[in-house]
Amino acid sequence: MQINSIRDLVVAARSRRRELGLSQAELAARIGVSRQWVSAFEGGRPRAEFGLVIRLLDALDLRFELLDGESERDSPRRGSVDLDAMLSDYRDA
Amino acid sequence: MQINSIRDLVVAARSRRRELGLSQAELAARIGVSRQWVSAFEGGRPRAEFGLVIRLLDALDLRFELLDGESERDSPRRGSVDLDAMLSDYRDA
DNA sequence: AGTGATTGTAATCGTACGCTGACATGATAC
DNA sequence: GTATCATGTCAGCGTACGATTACAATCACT
Repeated sequence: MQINSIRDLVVAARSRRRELGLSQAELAARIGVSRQWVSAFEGGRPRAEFGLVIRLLDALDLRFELLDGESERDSPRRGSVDLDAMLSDYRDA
Repeated sequence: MQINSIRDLVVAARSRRRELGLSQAELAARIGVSRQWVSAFEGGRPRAEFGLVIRLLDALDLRFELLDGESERDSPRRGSVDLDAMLSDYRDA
């Protein structure tokens, strides 16, 4: 899954936590942050620390891969609806 | 390239910036932060904001991919970042 | 020499982070 | 009914972020 905003990550992390059957408190303990941090993060805190996010991923057994971005940035067919862009705009609004 | 710490990202980002021929000031303008932010980030600021890091990647035409952590370790894939080139560039800097 | 660009740092300041502690809600039990 | 448990949210606090301004060091090029 491509991560273009913190909201993308929030959605993925929350569903992953549920998948693993972890409560916010349990996850917080794994990460080494307060339960409130997890709650705020999943609520979409826009300025969370990068280092803590890395530890969150580790606790959820996820990882970041850094890739070149130019590839399929956009090849929208003429006249078609760009669903990704619409969703992105919706998220950022 | 796998990102397990902010250090990993710092190395990749700095190398990428040079690759694109951007100064810290030019990159900062693209991201919408101060030049000092870029300087501090590349110096390894441990608590940078996640949102700004995302914008940094966008400005450098890089992107995060969120992967399952249990998968295989670093197998070179198409479009991925060349770590060797990156590290040699880092040594030369 | 001198000029300009690039980068690192320092001081100051306003703001938001993340912490602790507490309280309220809604489930899911017993 | 009343215990949990999970989650959201508030207030207070200390701390670090990021912006701004400024200065210094290191290049490159004339």
